[in-house]
Amino acid sequence: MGRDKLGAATAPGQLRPAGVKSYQQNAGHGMVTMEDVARLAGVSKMTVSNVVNNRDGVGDLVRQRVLEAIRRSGYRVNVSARTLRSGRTGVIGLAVPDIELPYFGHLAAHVIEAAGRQGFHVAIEQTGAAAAGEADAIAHSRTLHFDGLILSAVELDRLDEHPAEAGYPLVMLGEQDFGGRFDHVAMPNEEGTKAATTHLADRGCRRIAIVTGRASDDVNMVTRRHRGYLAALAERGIGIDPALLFSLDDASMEAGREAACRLVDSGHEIDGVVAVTDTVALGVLRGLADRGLRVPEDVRLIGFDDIPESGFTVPSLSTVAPDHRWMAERAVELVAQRIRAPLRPTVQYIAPFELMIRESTR
Amino acid sequence: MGRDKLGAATAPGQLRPAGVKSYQQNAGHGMVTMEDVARLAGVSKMTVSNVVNNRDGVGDLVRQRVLEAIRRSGYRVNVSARTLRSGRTGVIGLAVPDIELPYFGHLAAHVIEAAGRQGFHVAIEQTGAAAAGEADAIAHSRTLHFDGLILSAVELDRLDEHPAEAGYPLVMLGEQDFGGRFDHVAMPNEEGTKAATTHLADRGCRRIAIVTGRASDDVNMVTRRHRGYLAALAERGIGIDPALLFSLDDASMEAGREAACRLVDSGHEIDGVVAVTDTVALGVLRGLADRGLRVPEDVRLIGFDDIPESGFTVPSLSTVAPDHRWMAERAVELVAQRIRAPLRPTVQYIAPFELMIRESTR
DNA sequence: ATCGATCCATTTATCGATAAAGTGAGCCAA
DNA sequence: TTGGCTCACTTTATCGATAAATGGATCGAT
Repeated sequence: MGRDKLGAATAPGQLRPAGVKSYQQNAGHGMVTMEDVARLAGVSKMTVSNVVNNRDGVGDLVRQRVLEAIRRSGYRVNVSARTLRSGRTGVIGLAVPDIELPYFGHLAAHVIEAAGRQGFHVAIEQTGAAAAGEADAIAHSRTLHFDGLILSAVELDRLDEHPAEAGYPLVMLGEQDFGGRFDHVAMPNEEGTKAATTHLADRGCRRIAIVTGRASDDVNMVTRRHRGYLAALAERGIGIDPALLFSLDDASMEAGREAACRLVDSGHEIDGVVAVTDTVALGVLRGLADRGLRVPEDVRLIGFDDIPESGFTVPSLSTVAPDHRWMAERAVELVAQRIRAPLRPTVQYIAPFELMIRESTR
Repeated sequence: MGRDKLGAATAPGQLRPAGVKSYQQNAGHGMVTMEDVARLAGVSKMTVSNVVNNRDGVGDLVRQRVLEAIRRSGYRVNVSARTLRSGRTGVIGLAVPDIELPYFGHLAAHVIEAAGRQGFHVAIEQTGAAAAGEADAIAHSRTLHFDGLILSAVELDRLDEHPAEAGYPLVMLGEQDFGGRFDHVAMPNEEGTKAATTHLADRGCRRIAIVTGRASDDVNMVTRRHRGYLAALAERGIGIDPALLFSLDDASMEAGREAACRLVDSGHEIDGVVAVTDTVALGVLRGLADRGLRVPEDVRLIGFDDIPESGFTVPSLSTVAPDHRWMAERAVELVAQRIRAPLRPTVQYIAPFELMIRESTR
């Protein structure tokens, strides 16, 4: 320590007698650069870089001097420059169909938090629940140089047709299943729906309707939830009435409301409804009220997701509660791992869940 | 056209007989660069840049050739490099207290859409409704080189103490008022709350409670909404009972529920409640149900924001509906303008609103 | 024929950071 | 004493794009 290799002209806090030119070079946007910090601390900018990135090979004394210079100058790294040189952005993309839907807002909050703990920022893309939007999100994420992408895919079923994804850290979150080709944190779609349906049956329901989204192929959320429903009915020896299977164009409150109205208007007797998501269940709840049916006295209702609103409706909504925090943490963990080790074999998780029994199935 | 200035060696689609070196230089991360496109099209990379950025000074024939080369090579601009050189990122930051709250999710969706139309991406920061978080968001946005920031500030009342903001394109959205020092798209806090309270009075309510957030200073949302409430009561000749003024620690559903319970338990007679936000109103609705009071028969209830859920509760919620789309569009427009012209005088907007009369005040 | 204006495209010099290679002083074993 | 090793920094050569300056035709006007 205490080398005196550095002459007086480069002592800490002094400006090196550099030519005018080196001042004018970075007159840029009035930003403080590493060069400035280096000059202030009397070291090279590479040393500043080493301190900023917490690499070793920097002596304690010099490190302190640099930190002090950073503090005094108000220096902030220029992320673009870092990215350009290192190829890393520190940003993870999160692509969701619609941030406005409570479930995705909820999920996003957890992802942002988990990513923050790992030192990543999160940029949100809205895909509009269309396959095209989801493919776009992948393309965008490369354009913007996200280090990786968490894709909450709903529609995108032929990802192999989009060459953009090759070798890119991509984690599927939620619904879709791609046969093990990607890291995937899945919802307990089948298991959860089965548990929900079984719960209704155990409460005495015998005419249980299910309100799902459009069934587009055999691997997606809708079909899996369907399967859980059918399995539960079979197990309880309840017959299947096709008139009680309802599908929606989108998973919105409005669609749920309309479905409930049509269900009641159709004249079929029902005493229980399994809704594909809580958002839809909120609509169903409203639709049943529109038709003068009481929940749970006339019809029992159960949802899926456990969005915050579900605990506050009147009556409060029973639901399948996947551990969203757990899902977000696993997803972030998986992208982070894959960014570091692109060739690790893919991992499939299914989120744990519990049934939240509230007033709508009392 | 049809210049033959370009020799055979640089004809379109041909590779220039460049040394091996120039291939190895950008072996980087397997990305296609402008250099590659330029070589393919037989032009300089500056020309490619001009085409990509739609600048003029490029002939039609060459432009076509470059576009074709871009298409064939699958080129995408490297945003980091562009940013480093030009100082622009094309990203606007949106800082909100909590993306999970429906109101902010709703708003974010509109901002993302409006920004997209102006060619900007949006990155979301969560501030946790704390002044520190909001100041952090400003600092972050500079670190990440957002071109500008839309800040939905709740707590940050002394922005002048944070030097970070000087000369930075910053637009306040929603609650706070900074005396004209920033561009500001404000909620119609006072006007809206006054209209809501008047509406309750006109429905016959005489014991109208208000449930607000914590009143921290005299310019923020809470106090403005308070003022609107008081003004309405005065105008209708209704006395003010301090026992009917309730304040919450945060604007959550849970807080609303507790407030409603305490309000009822306190034994004071009430026949109307003005809630500071719809989210709080959802909680109040639930709290009143907990205590066996019917809405609107026993107590009428009105909220503020018109979040999507409000139309689907039982009973559905009357509310003040500011035009969120309008707000998002103005906010994006203002940042965009300020990015282009940093010194333009500040602009203050107050959003238009309407009363949505639903079942909770029938 | 000469000059300037106009196009179109190319060259040059960076933007701010980092990977990788280089330097030199001190230290230890042979 | 000398070669080999560490340490603790410094130098060098980029990453991919763009602003600004430069080059060289072509054309109309004087």
